[in-house]
Amino acid sequence: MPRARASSDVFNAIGDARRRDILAFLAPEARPVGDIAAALRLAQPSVSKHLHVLRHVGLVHVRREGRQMFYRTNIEAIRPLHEWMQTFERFWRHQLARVKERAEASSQGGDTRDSDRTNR
Amino acid sequence: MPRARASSDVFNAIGDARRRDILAFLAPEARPVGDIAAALRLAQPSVSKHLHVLRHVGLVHVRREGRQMFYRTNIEAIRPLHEWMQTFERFWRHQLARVKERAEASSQGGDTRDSDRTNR
DNA sequence: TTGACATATTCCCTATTGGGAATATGATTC
DNA sequence: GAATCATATTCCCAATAGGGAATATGTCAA
Repeated sequence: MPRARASSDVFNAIGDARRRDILAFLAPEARPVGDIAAALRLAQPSVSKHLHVLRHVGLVHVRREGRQMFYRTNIEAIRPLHEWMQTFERFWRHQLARVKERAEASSQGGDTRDSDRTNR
Repeated sequence: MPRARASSDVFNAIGDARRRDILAFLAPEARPVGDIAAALRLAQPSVSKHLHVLRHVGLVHVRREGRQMFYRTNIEAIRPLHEWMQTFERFWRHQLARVKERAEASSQGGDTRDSDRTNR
């Protein structure tokens, strides 16, 4: 079986960096397609295709105004992602606590060496 | 240009549902590959391939113990995702507030009709 | 060393991607 | 109606993904 479609769910839809850019751009207020293309320096067909994917998973809403289509990010749709991340909250805190401990311990010695991935 | 590789970053790596299952399974404690395959009912080669992707983006750590390889979720690595989501926090709250308002308003009327989202 | 066990890698396969260019649909104005 | 602006869709293309099956690598036990 090939990879899941980008438009299959939110997890796959946000895999593309351009789509994340678009979501950020459309978060504050609705914008027409042309504005997105201009702001992000993308070709119009490309933007339309990305919007198609985003709309399919509910990450954007559309509203027509004359010949323009105003898109707007629908934050509510990232809830599955938010909830998925929350399942890790406990472990997240544990690890953060350990990182903090080591940081404080090493600040005593003055050695600022970081990023050894070895744990345990 | 084709789609970005699954192993290119965290955003793409978590696109696969099986990999998310694996991450959840490995969050509490390290486990050998065989355990993962058995618990999630996946073929061993499949698990190894998924682990390869996860390790490449830093989402898991490995430790050898005899002939077994113990994998463990590295929550720290989802930080980029966490930070990306935080950029939407403001708007998230705005929308939540609106949703709440409407919920309270409609609870007066008593109609409990909810919208069906298209998530999985 | 040989054999059994645990994991990793390779090969074959089909579906999907996202970009560019061209074209189609839709809406507005003259 | 015709011309024009805004957006959507289609076609062509190279590059994966991920499953299954087979095989390779690595480690321990006798």
